[in-house]
Formats: sequence, structure tokens, C-alpha cells
Amino acid sequence: MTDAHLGLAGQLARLPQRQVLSDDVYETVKGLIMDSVVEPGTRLNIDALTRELGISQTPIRESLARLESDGLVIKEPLRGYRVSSRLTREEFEDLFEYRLHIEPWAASRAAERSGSEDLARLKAEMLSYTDVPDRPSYESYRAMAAHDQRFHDLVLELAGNETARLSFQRTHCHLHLFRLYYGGGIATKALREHKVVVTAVRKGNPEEAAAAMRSHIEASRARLRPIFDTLSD
Amino acid sequence: MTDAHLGLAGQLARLPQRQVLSDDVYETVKGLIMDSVVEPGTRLNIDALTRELGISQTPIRESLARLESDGLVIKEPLRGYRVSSRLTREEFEDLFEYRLHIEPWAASRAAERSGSEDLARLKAEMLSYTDVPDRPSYESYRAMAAHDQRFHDLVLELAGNETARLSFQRTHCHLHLFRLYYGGGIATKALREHKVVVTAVRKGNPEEAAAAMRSHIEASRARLRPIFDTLSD
DNA sequence: CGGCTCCAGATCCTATAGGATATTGCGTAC
DNA sequence: GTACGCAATATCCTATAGGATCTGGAGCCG
Repeated sequence: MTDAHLGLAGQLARLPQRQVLSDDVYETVKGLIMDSVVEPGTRLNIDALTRELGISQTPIRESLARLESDGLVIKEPLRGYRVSSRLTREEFEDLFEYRLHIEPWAASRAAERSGSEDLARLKAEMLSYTDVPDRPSYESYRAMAAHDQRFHDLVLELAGNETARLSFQRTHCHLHLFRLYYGGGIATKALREHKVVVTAVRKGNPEEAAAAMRSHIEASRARLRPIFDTLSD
Repeated sequence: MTDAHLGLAGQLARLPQRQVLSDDVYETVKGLIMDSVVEPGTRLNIDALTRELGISQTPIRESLARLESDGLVIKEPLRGYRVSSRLTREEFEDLFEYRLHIEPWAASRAAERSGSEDLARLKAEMLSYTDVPDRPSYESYRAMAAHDQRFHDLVLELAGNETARLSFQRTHCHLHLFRLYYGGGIATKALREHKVVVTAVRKGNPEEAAAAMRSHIEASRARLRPIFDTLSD
């Protein structure tokens, strides 16, 4: 009867663990896609997922429905789900055009609005991922991508426009770029170059580090272009 | 085994109707929210929906999961789903700040890029809703809101950036604004402003198109604010 | 060789049962 | 009169089985 209180956001925030299986499945499958464990176009068999994850169909169906809404999978009626394709060249250009339109603006707004606490958070995030391990691994690159995502999201948050922030988040740009980078075994080469950069940085050699990073970015660009071209066929 | 073909976008476009019950439920519930049949904060009982719609839980759960991803409902673990709240004052301001950043830019891009076919579509959409009834009714306003949504979406489409378009769509701004108010009499002014935008786009004048869109959104915001304030009491 | 039918497999949808959790109401103690 | 604890109910979440429908390929016929 008297349940008209809408101040339940605070109560929800108080719950650390979600206790809902669907969310775990959602994150799991999202991780599988993000880590390129499943390639684009792969069919996601619901029955197989029930066996592999050891749970029933219901939470898996809910997760896949949400993932479809996110654009990460595609539902083909009466045929099942498939992992959606990676970025095409055109989508890549669109995505960066959009980012070039939103993020500089968000940064300027953040510069106008941020107080000392905000700046502290930004600094903390910047410092939160500085140690690149000697042996570059798959996990380390993923951590780097996660850090990058948190950083950009924080800028949007400090801009003070929640609508813009959500809108930007829903592009899943980091996730798509992450998938792109890890396609076709390119990750290993990228990680090797990362190691060169790290080595140069640890040696305290600015010129060498700059050169390594420059060559890494150029190589990365060179690696990405043919991927766009092959996917455009 | 050999199902690695990625050209499935064209195949999907060939299927007009999906034949999947979940989509019908999704549209149905979305319509219930959009028409304010269910008020914000209302609990969406799954068992009740199974009885009312005469179907089982599975498609309803998938629909609700997608609606949650859209931000239209909120899932409270072990308590159920609720219709999400209407816009707060702050969200209202954020939304229009975002629109003022995106849509004028989109209009200018549309003015630059649009060919004759695009311009024909724009004109057709503009002419598709011209008769504003003397006595504004719920139905007429709903038709106006649908037209307004198509118009703004079309501008985003003509801007040629699918990322920006999807990002804008996912704000569901028209849906939220529709829920915010259904008074009457405002349609005529909005249609006049749409016409100014179309004229500028057809002239291929980016600056003029952006300015027209900007003034339209600002005017729209000014029209909605007082209504919003009265509802916030 | 092309076109057709039939069958196996996969998927979607339904139905039902049981465990887990939150809400509600009542009774008791202070 | 108020606060606390406890049981009953309702709801959500999970699990499992089975029918209906569609896809894909093998095999047969013209």
C-alpha cells in the first residue's frame, strides 16, 4: 500500500554483490566476446552454454537478450544467437568522428567544473595503471584497455552530463576496439611492441621510449587497416 | 562446420517480420510505458504478465531484460521489475544540453551530405504530418511525438554517422519527453521550426541548418520547462 | 545435373516444480 | 503505546522435461 517511496537508489547502492545469476552470465559472455575467445560470427548455442556454465537456460536467455540490446550479439529468429561482427572501416571512422565530437567537449566541461576532489580522482585513475609487467601478457593488455575505458568514462562523468555519459558508454567503443586489436593473433605482436616501450621506459631513455611508442602506434595503424579492408569484403 | 561467413547483415534485412514472441512482448510493454498505461514506479509482475498475455515466462523475461538495458525498467534483484522514473529536472537539462551538442552538428552534416534522394525523404517526412487538429487530443499528440521522433532520427541518419545515430537513439529522449507531458497546442510551432530546418538542409547550407536546429531545440526546451516544473510538484 | 521429399538436429516456446528471498501481519515483551 | 521477533504468504529465480517449428543435408526421381 504505502510503497510509493522512490528513494530506493541509495538502498540498491548499499548492496555490493548482486546475487543474480543473470548478471554473472552477462559479464561472463561479455568477457568471452571481449577476450576474443569466441570469434565474430560464432554461434552461441544456448544448450551448450547451459552445459558449460552448469546453469539453466533462463539466465542465459536474459543475458543474451541484453547483449543483443548492446549490439554485441545478433539474434536470428529460430536459428539462435551469433557474435556480432567487428567494426568495419566505416564504423571505425564513424566511431572516431563521434568521439572527436563528444570527448573534447566533455573534457572542456570537466575542466570547467571539476573541484579538488574530482581532480584527485582523475589523478588517481591516471596513476592506477603505471606498472607494465616485464613479461607482457594477455591479462596485462586487457587491464590496460580497462584502465583506458575507466579514464575516458571518468572524463565524461566529470563533465557533469549523465545523458552524454550513458550515451557514450553505450557505444561500447573500447570493447569494440579491444576486439579489433585482438583479432587474428595480432595481440602478440602488439604486446611485443609494448614490451619494447616498457623496456625503453625502464631504461629511462626518453628518446627511445618515444620512438618505440611511435613505431608501435604506426605499426598498430598499419595492422588495423588491412583488417578493415578484409572485413569490408 | 564451415559457417564462418560474416555477410549476415543482408540476410537479416531480408526478413521483415521476426515471428518471435519476445519482440511482440517487447513492443507491447514498451507501448504500455509509452502510453502511460503503467505509471513510473509500477511493479511489473512477471506472473501477472504471463496470465494477461497468455504466454509463458521466457519471452517476458527476455523482453524485460532488453527493456532494462534500454533504461525503461529497473530490475531489483529478488524483488522484480519496476517502470523507471520520469526525468528529473537535472536529467531534463542534461538531455537538452546533449541534444544541443549533437543535433545541430548532425543537421549541418546532413546539409553537407544529402543527395536528392535524401532530401526527398526529408521532405516526405516533413509533409507526412501537417494537420494539427484544433482540439488537441491524446491520440493526436502521440502521432505528433512519433513524427517528431522520426524527423529527428532521419536528420541523424542523413548525417551519415551510424554511431552517433545509435547513441542518440539510445537516449530515448522522445519516449521520455512523451511520458513527461501530453498537453496540446505545441505541435504547430514545432512543425514550423522543422520546416526551417528542412529548408536550410535542402539549400545545403550547414551553418544555417545548425542554427535552425539549435533554435528549434532551444525553443522546445523553453516550451517543455514550465510543463516539467508543474509536474515536479 | 537439377529439383523434390524426408529425416535428423537445433531452437524456440511452454509447463511445472522446488528453493530462496522479501514483504506482511501477528503476538509478545518492555 | 512502541519495539522486537517470528511465522505465513507472495514473488522471484532456477532447473528440467517435452511439444512445435524451422533449418540443413542426404537420398531419390525426373
